[in-house]
Amino acid sequence: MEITNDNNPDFFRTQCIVHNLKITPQRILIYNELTGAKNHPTVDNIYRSLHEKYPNISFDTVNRTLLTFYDIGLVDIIESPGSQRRFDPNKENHHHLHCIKCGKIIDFTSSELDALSIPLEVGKHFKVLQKRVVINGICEDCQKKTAGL
Amino acid sequence: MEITNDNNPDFFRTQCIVHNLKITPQRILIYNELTGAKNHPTVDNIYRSLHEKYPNISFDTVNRTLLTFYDIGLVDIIESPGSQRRFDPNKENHHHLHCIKCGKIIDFTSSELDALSIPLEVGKHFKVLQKRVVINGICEDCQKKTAGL
DNA sequence: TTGACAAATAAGAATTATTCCTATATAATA
DNA sequence: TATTATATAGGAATAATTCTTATTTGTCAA
Repeated sequence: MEITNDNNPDFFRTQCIVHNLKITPQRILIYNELTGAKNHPTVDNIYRSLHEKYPNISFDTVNRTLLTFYDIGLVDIIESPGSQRRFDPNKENHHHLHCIKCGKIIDFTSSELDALSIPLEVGKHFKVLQKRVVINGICEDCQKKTAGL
Repeated sequence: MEITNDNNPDFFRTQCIVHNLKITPQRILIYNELTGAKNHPTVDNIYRSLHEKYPNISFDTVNRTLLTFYDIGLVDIIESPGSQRRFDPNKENHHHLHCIKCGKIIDFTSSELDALSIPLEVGKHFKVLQKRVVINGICEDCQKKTAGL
């Protein structure tokens, strides 16, 4: 049976235990904040939201914790033309559109793309945890803006 | 006829002209350095290589120029868990394996993946310039390292 | 070919982002 | 509940990126 995030409220706890991570209040807060977030938040985004409610939490803890989550495959770090890291809870399959003009990153889903098969040769040498299609291009808004030129 | 980089030594010049960019010696150097580079260089990588041969070139020029190239779709900025931006000349189709343990990014090719079709709905709203499959996981070396635990 | 001008550059300063340091606190375990 | 390895807060340090300004240079039109 495959373990998934869905329908498993203890998914986070299980992952911590499996990876020998202590279940701290900070980690729970950060995990919840991230999974509740839209739009691929930066460390600072997560830190600010949490800091409003819990003024004692430190930036370093948020940063370190997010990197730890990445290390154990709990969240994703996404392609980011901006200068800040952006995180993505990888709970559901989705793909990314990247506007090279405004930097926007748009999620989209496609069962067809979800089903794409990884070349056998890759699977032999690399343990695949997650796969995604990343598309670079120009979003609708930016196309309209340049249309006048 | 589709314009491609291959078999067209004036590709770079053409792109500059199309986008109203002046063809400066610095831009030529940076473009050549990037397209000749392996392994997804950072700004600093490119700057250092060039600075050895041309001590007058400035870091800012390298950085600004690479971002300009990205703006016009001439190069790619890739998914990078590290804290530095990493660039990739997008001249040929290829896909990425990302080791979440050591941060390595490995290129691989697959004509099957090159041929994947973008959902119609996406194409309607987004001008697709480039597409790529990004796979997160654990590389062979890192698998061996953890095997002993 | 030259002159005018918009655009690009170098250099370094400023800002922003990330990571490190260390004393204290806390979760997990026996 | 005592122990211990791990995690945290806070701030300092470092690293990465962007901005500012004076100067230079490519391009275009005469």
